[in-house]
Amino acid sequence: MITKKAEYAIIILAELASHPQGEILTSKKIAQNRSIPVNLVVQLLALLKDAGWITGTRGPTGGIKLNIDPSTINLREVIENIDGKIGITRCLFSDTPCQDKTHCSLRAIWVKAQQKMLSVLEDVSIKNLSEIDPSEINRIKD
Amino acid sequence: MITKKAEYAIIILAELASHPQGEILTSKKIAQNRSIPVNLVVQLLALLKDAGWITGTRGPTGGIKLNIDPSTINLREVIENIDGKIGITRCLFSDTPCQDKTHCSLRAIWVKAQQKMLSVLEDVSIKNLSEIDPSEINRIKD
DNA sequence: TATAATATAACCATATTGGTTATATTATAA
DNA sequence: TTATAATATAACCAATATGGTTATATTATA
Repeated sequence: MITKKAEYAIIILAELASHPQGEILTSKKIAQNRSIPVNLVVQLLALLKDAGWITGTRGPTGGIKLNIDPSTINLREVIENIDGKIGITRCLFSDTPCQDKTHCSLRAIWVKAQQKMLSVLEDVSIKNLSEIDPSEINRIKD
Repeated sequence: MITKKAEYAIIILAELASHPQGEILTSKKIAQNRSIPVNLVVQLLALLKDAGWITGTRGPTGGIKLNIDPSTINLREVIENIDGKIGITRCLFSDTPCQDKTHCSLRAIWVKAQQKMLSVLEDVSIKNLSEIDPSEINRIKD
């Protein structure tokens, strides 16, 4: 399952992207605006920083700033950055080849189902998300 | 995540479907043929029975027999029978409405991504699976 | 009547998840 | 120069889910 932490990370990036480019936000403010536990925000920001997506400056007047164009980050990337490799089934994490025919066919179906899912997530960027309006949701590629 | 138990259940049904119609198999035999712990097979058979998909007869010469046409059971049904409701995100399990705009848009994306995934699983029946050859996997609807 | 089978329920170790706590480091403003 | 407000890092923890085991009852045939 895609974890809540991954979801939070997406929301955090969307929050940053929803402000004028280069604007600095404190973790506390992000947490307040999006109702996420501050400690979790801090924890997640560390990972987003490692990915090179944000920059933090310390001290008073410090804060977090988006480091790259939010239209170049898609949801799949963010999820994988937080949760690691995505797999809808345990089978998709193992490298050992399948034993029997049916089982092996099943794996191919898992792969296909997962690809369909990931394709949707890849088609949505953080910028998309920060702009999208719930009433417009049908515009998402079908 | 789709659990290993759900995967096992699918494999068990495919094993039953791969034998001549109405043929009886023992749980032990199923477990042996598919390398699944016997106790797990027994546990899962109970759920498949509740779903009405199989019938068990007790005593020596007893065993398990497919109760319905395997072309009418799809993978999504089996998974939901074992794991319960499917959700790629915690968000999709909650009924409470979203608080903020971005978060709510996100939910719509989860829904869409999951629908794509489920659509693949719905398009594969137990019969399909028991017949399919790994080398033919590309025939799966694209 | 022994036995081979299904049926049912309780249990358990391990891993994951969502979140907390604690502490260190930095840089500004007074 | 020093208090303070911010990021940075790491360890920890309770609750739940997962994959599997154990134990016991029930049934029907040989």
